[in-house]
Amino acid sequence: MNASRTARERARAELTREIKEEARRQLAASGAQGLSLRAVSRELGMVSSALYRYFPSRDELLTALIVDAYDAVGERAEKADREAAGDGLRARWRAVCHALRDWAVEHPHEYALIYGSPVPGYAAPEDTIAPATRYPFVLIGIAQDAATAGHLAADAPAPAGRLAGQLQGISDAMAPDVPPAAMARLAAHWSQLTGMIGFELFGQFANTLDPADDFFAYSVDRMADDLGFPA
Amino acid sequence: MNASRTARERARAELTREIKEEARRQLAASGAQGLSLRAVSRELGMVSSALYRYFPSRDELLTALIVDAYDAVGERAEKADREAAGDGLRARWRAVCHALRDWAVEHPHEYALIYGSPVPGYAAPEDTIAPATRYPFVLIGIAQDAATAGHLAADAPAPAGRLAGQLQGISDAMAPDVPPAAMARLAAHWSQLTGMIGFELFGQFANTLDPADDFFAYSVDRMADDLGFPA
DNA sequence: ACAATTTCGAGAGCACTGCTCTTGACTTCG
DNA sequence: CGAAGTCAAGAGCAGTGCTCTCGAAATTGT
Repeated sequence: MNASRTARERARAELTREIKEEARRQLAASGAQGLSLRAVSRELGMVSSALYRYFPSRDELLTALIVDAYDAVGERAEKADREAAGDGLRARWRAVCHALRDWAVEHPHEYALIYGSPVPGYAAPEDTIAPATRYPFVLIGIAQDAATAGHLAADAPAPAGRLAGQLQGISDAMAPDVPPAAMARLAAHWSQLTGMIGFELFGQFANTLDPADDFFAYSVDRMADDLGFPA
Repeated sequence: MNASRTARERARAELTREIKEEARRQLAASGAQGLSLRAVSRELGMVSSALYRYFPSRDELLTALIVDAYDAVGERAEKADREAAGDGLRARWRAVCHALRDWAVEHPHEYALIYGSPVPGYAAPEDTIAPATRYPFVLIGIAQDAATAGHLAADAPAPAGRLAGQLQGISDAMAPDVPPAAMARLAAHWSQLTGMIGFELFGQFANTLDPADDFFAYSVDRMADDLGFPA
C-alpha cells in the first residue's frame, strides 16, 4: 500500500534499472547490434535466462531503452527551452536545436537508436510514439508562441490538398495558431536537424563539413531567419 | 589478355555477382542485421566456408553492397538530371530530389545501409567515400549551372571563419562559381532531403505526415524557391 | 502459524551465427 | 607431365537469442 512495497518488488525495480544501465553501457560501447543479453547478464553476475524474467525479449529491452532515450532528449529540450524563455524566440530556437545536437553527440548510439535506421526485424511498438513527440512538440511550442506574438513568417505558398489537411491536423493537436505554411516549414526544419546530425554522426561530412559545429550553428540561425524570428 | 579470360576467372566473376544478388535479396527481406553469410551460401547451394573465397568477411560483403548502392543512387540521379536538362533549373532540381526519394522507397534497406545509422562495429573503408559523393555532386552541379546563369540566390548572411573555409573547399573542388552562402544552403537542403526520407522510411511521420508524398514535393519546391530557381 | 501460490535464479539444451583451419580434388601454366 | 595455384567441402570454435524444467525462496490467504 505504501511507497516502498515488498522487498521483492523493490529488488525487482532495482534490478530492472541495473539491467538497463548495463545495456546502455554496452550500447554506447558497441551499438545496438552489439547489445547482447548474455553479455549484459554476465556483467551483472547472473545467468542469461534469468534476464528473461525482467524483459521478455531482446526487443523489449531495446524498446525500454528507446523510450528512455526519447524521454531524455525531450527533457533536455524542455529544460533548454525553459532556461532561454526570457531571451526571445531566436534564443529559444537556438537553445532547443543545440540541445538536440549536444545530446546526440554525447550519446551517439542512443541517438542512432531513435533517429537512425530501425533495427531490422524490430517494429517500434505503440509505447514509443508518445515519447517520440516530446522533442518536436517543444519546437512547435516555440512556433506557437511566435504566432501569438505576431512574429511567425507566412510568406510561402499555402500547402494544398491532402498536405494542408495533414498540417492542419498537427496544428489542431498542438499549436492552433500556426498556419499550415509555417507548420510545413517547421517540419522541414525538424527534418533538416536530424539530417544534419545524422550526417555528422554517421560520417557523411567527413572531409567536407567536419567538424560540423559551425555549419550546424549557421544553419540553425538560417532556420530562425526563415521562421521570421527577430534577431 | 582479352576480355573473356580463363574459364576460372569468368566463373569467379559470375559467382561474385550471384552472391551480391542473393545478399541484396536477403537485405531487402530482412535488413542488414539479417544478412547471413550462411543463408546466402545455402541459397546458392554451396557451403558457407566457400563464400570466404569471394568475400573475406561479412563486412567486405557489406562494403560491396554499400558501394553498389551509392552507385545506383548516383546513376539514377545523373539520369534524372540528364533527362530534365532542357526543362530548366527547377525541373532538374525536382527530378534529382525525387530520384533520391523514389530510389529510397524502392530500396529502403539499401537506403538505410548508406544513409542510416552505420552497422556498429563496421567502419566504412575508403572505397565508399568516392561513390558517396556522386549523388550530392549532381545537386551541386545544378547549383553551379544556376550560378553561371545568374539564377542562384545569394541573400543570406555570408558564413564566416572556419565554416567559410570548409564551404570554399567544396566549391573549389566541385563548383567554382557557387559562393559560400549558397553552398551552405545546398548542404542544408541535402541534409533535409535525407532527413525527410529517413523520417518517412523509418516511421517517424506515422500519424502525422504519412503518406509523405505531398510534403516531400512541397518541401522540394520550397528548396528551389530558396535557391532562387525561376518557376 | 501453516499451507498454497507466485516469483525467481540456475542449468541444460536448441538452432543459429561468423569465422578458421585442414583436406582432397580440380584447373592452369611452365 | 608435374608444380603451383585455386576451389568447395567439412569439422570445429565461440558466441548468440530463446525455451523449458527444477528447486528454492518470498509472498499471500486462511
